[in-house]
Amino acid sequence: MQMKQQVKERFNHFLSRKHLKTTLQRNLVVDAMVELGRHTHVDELYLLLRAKHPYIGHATVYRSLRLLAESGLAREINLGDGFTRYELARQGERHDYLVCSDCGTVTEFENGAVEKEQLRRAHNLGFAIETLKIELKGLCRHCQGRHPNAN
Amino acid sequence: MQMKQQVKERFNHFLSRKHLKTTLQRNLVVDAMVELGRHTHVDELYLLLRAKHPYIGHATVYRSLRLLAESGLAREINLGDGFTRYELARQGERHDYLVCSDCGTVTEFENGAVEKEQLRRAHNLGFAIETLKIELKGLCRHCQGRHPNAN
DNA sequence: ATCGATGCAAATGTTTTGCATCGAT
DNA sequence: ATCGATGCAAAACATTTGCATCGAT
Repeated sequence: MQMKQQVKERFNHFLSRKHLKTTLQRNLVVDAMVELGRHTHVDELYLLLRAKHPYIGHATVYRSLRLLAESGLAREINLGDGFTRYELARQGERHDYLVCSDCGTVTEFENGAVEKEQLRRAHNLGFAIETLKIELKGLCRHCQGRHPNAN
Repeated sequence: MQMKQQVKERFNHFLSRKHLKTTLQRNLVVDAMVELGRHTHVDELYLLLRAKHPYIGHATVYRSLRLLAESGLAREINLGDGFTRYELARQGERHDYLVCSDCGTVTEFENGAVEKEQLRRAHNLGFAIETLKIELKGLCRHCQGRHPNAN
């Protein structure tokens, strides 16, 4: 996959521009993010890396992801559930989440038309929009089955 | 001010509907929120209350604010800076927010058509939606002026 | 050789919880 | 009288930081 190389290259370019060092660990973090191809908790990524590289540290993953976000290649996602997620900033600007209030699973979905309309309205109110997040909370298909009559 | 009474009344109604108790502390929290009239950190509110009522506890403020949010009279704001803010939900049933990433001000706006469309799509994915939140982050008109060339 | 990066553990800061007591119903 | 609510301190939690060592430049 050449996308991995491309992202890694851009990250390394960012690093040297800032007089920071290209390290094995930083590359491992970028690789893992590209391979995952979806948003993830910091800790999830840490465990994933840990499995293959026992000596990588928790702090390093945190530090690398923050750098990756600073470089603009990833972004921080905050769903208000206590921990930070990161996601590669791909082509598009999708931020639509379905969060299951029972099992916590996050499903992404897309609705470009809706987003455009929201952006237009925000603009009319004088806002310079940076990010757009649409968050729906409810029970996913699986958890609906398990709790037929919750509440 | 009669708005304070109105909010307090609605909150108490919510409490009794849930078979929860109306207490001095819960009323103090609501009062403080109405008086402040703006979003605030939990801890800021705690210190404010503490000044007049030395025996109110940290945990109680957290617990009361969460209840207030559950009742729909307030909402949680998460700017990703490590602590939670709360704000009274003025018009009640709005779910679209413009959050200024600089000053934290929250502006509500409405877009019923968009919401309906989102709910429909979520339903198609098998989700039983409980809450819907559309959050746009960016610079409000005021903060745009103050930082002409940020970054 | 320099000086930033790492891993670990300890520290931090916010939010939650256990528990004995208090107080609204 | 019951049983939820409170205050406190301790716990839990994700995240950050200090420091000795490692490694990219």
